[in-house]
Amino acid sequence: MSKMGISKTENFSKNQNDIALFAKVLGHPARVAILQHLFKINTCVCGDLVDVIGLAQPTISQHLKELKNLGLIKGTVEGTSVCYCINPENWTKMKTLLLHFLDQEINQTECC
Amino acid sequence: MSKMGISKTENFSKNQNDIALFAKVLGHPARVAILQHLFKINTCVCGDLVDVIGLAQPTISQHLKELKNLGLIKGTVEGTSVCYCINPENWTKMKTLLLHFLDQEINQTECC
DNA sequence: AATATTAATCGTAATATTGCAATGAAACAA
DNA sequence: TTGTTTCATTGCAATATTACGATTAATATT
Repeated sequence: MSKMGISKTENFSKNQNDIALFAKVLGHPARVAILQHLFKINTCVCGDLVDVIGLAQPTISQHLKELKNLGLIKGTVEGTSVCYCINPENWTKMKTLLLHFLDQEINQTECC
Repeated sequence: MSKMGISKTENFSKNQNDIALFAKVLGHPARVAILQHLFKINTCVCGDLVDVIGLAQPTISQHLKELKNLGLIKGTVEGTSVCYCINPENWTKMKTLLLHFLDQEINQTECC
């Protein structure tokens, strides 16, 4: 019956859930590092990342899957390897969403 | 001996870990909603939030604690209630860090 | 065909997160 | 002092996340 441990997403707006989803996927240093590496070299295969990041191949593969599920990266098969890169459209979407959230006006009148 | 389930933060740079830490705390819609509410009304007590967010008081209190631990909000006791508000300095720090990450140049040359 | 390479998937272990009921602590009100 | 209000803390249950060894699937190479 109980659903503890689950986020009560139904309590929140689509905007709030979207922000949280994108933030969540950025909430692990390995995924941050993967994205930075993809930006840096602009084309990539999983094997490179295993060397660069220093985690086991299944772990990297799992992180890549999460990034792919949110649409931040896309991968195309090239022989036995897969070429991953940033998905510009969705990256821009995320950027817009997060920038808008981060740019909220801080009211400087006395508070606490 | 094993430490599975733990992020291997030692594999990553301070920058990458910091980005991940801030993103992680934004990675829950309740915390996003709390921050948005604080921006909106600029001064707040926990009780308000319980009504606004629709989660139990201990749950809200826990989310507030995480936001406080990262320095994004600060709270001052006022009688029996606590006044929480945005911590402008750290919010700006986070904003700078995340903006820089989000603003990476997308190389539009053919990739995959 | 047989072998090698690459990455995904499966299975499992360990830790983290989310949520709330119950309780506690501190200040206020009567 | 005795209650009341407000928020923090504790304890616990359920789910999620992280990580990796073993295996699988698909393509290349020999």
